Amino acid sequence: MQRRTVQREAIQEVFRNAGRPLRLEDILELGRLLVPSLNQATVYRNLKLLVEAGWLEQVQHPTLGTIYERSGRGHHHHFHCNSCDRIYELPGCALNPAATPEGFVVEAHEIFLSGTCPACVR
Amino acid sequence: MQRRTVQREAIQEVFRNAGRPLRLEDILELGRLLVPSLNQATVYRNLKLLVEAGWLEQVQHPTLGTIYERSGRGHHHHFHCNSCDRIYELPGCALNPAATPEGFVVEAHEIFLSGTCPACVR
DNA sequence: TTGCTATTGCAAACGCAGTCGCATTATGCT
DNA sequence: AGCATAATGCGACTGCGTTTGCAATAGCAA
Repeated sequence: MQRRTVQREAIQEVFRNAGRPLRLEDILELGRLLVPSLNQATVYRNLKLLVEAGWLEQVQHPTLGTIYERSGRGHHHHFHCNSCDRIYELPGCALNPAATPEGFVVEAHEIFLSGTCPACVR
Repeated sequence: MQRRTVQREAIQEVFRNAGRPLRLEDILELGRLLVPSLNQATVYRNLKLLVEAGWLEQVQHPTLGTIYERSGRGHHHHFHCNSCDRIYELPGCALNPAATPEGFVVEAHEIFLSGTCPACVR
């Protein structure tokens, strides 16, 4: 039987508060504000559980590695701010289907943007 | 002084013949058809040289890891065929700038497509 | 409250991409 | 042809993200 633990609750709370995709290090840092003893292995174990439960999704970022985000958020892409290093979820799709190649059957796509976020621009 | 070696020539020939981005394992496999003794460390060393010389460029693919391609090919994106596992270069850009987010300053972008390539569809 | 056991924290171990040390090979200048 | 040394092949090694074994801790049903 699966038990409720303060560690897993803290990890979920971190995602609810952040409202953006997170890397392991982000989760660990923010989670430790809630549960100071929080351990890396525990985070990995719970991320796995939450992904299996469908509560989180894993995304492979080309330069940032594995990132985690809440599932069920609809089609979107990702923006990485080079200044504050945060990852944002950009709702909607910036793919131009007309510019898609002739003869290739596109089954999936990922778009990764980077630059400066509104908070850092201002 | 830098010397010409059959190994480096073979690696360059592999790229000229392939006409598409390659992973380390591809380069090693195709290169060994030309120079059977070709070693992984040698390939890494020469890839580094060729990148520094501006003859090759490194791209980080979210799921395939590091891929190498000839430089100076203009703006383009990448397609990965799930069937034959090859990577293709798609000339042009499929990013819709109109759909780009409000308030974010986009400095760079990468688009990765996957599906079935023309050779595998037919 | 007790007892069972899922979960934790910790450290050791893992797999993998990429690098390095070194003896050997081979390029190219003289 | 001879020589200096750049480059290779090999295996050992690194670094990093992730996983695992295990003793200690803590949920939760009875």
